[in-house]
Amino acid sequence: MSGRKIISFENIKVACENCSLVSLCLPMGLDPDDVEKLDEIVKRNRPLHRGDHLFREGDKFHSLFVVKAGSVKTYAPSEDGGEQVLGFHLPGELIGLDAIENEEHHCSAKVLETSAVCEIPFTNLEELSSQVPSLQHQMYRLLSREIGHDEDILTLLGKRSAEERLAAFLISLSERFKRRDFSASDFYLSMSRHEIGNYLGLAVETVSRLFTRFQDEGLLKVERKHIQLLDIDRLNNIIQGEERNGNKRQYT
Amino acid sequence: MSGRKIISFENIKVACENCSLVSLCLPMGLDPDDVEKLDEIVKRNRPLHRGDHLFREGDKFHSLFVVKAGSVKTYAPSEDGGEQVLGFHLPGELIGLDAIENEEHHCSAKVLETSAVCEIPFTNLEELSSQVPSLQHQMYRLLSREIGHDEDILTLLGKRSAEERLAAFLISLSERFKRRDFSASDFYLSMSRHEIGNYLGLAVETVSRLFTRFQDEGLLKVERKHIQLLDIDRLNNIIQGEERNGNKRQYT
DNA sequence: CGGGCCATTGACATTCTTCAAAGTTAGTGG
DNA sequence: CCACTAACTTTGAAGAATGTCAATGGCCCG
Repeated sequence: MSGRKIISFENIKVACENCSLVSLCLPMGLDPDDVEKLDEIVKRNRPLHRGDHLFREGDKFHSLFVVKAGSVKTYAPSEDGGEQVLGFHLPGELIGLDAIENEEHHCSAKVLETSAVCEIPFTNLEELSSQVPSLQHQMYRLLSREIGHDEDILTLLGKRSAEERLAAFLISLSERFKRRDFSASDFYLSMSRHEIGNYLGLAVETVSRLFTRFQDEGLLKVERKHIQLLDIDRLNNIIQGEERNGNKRQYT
Repeated sequence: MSGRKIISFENIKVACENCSLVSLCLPMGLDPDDVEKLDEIVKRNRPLHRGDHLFREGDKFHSLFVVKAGSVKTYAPSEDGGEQVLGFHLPGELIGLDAIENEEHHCSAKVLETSAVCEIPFTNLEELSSQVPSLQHQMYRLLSREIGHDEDILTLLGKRSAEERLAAFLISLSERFKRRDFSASDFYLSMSRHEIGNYLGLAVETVSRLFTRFQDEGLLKVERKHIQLLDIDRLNNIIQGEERNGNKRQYT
């Protein structure tokens, strides 16, 4: 009980073993004893607020971060002040994996709404993982998952239709919320239309128009950041390129 | 000397320690002793030919592969017979990292030209890596690099201009050839225009037109698969969005 | 030598971006 | 608590970039 964290109002620190994200996060598949060891190296910082940075591109890499509550976006800033949004991260998702290679952050991470984050010093994690094979395995899995996830996005951006992209984006959010026991069909977007467009490679105006079009077609109800998916099946059809324009997907 | 591989004409097996790719591949940063241990688990298969598959999406995952010579493309097949090209892999590059998570291949890998490939059974690699911290570290770095690389491509596809995409593609190839001591300005494309277009999210015709346009503008010389880059600086300018249309990159 | 795939080119269609403007919302400071 | 500004969102109209269709020629491989 030595390394146990204190619980306070300002800063509710839930040990990994009690965290609702345990099945999504690093401890997955670990023995209780090993979870405890992991727990001891995890730092739980106080809440972050909209606009705060976890890190910026070029910062020295020290820790991985796990979203505990709220949401975070990662993005690659470009010289001219622009940026490319790389991802939106929900509770249970790891951030900073791309920084391991050069011990330097490859992108920036900014908090989209009031959020809680766990910090895992990588040196400690690496050391622990060489002592705990199941943790090493879980690390490999998580890194691999991230690669697979990025490839999924590549496939998404390869599809050209703007409708397909937005539909896929919404379904992705929906499924991720669902796994976290949030509603799969009723949620709030923590990112702006601008950020959605940037992420999907579309102009803001296109995103906005699509939302109203989807609404007109009864696919969803949108009121600013509040989204209600009304016909998830049909959204899935759109992703497949089945709906509309008589499925034209070749690219053999 | 027990596990040493035999050298034959049909199948030139170079031990890791003698491989020219040592600085790009897994052994990077390892002690000679550890390289030897790694060497013992690496399988070196006989040459593969154009069209051969290393694995297909859905195959059970056993091994990672490293391109030793030649080139390989990875792609995600879609139900309707189409596909999304995920990457082109040159000597020294690892393939299959996205399969670790579910022990099942997440994409397919097809050989583009006569190639040589090393196969690394993952179970052995994982076991060895938990005994050799520097190998574990190198594994983390490689996985992390792959994530960073995928993010770079996302950024690339976020740029909308077709010119920027093709220029970035050519520069990427050029730099990768360079690191392998091939010419950075004179090389052959092992992939078809179709595959390039698919990878970049462009129609074949657009790719073809861009090649001729680039040639007309003196940026390069193209003759079927043979490419000679004549003005790498200007290609880099195009990537930055500096050249042409008075740099219009906002997406703040 | 033949067939099929690959590449190129032209003409046309369409989607999406760009530009412009107005309405909304949220946050700030008085 | 209210006024005010800045940022965000929406909508319309026009234009541009890229995709689609179609046809031809060339190359590679069997």
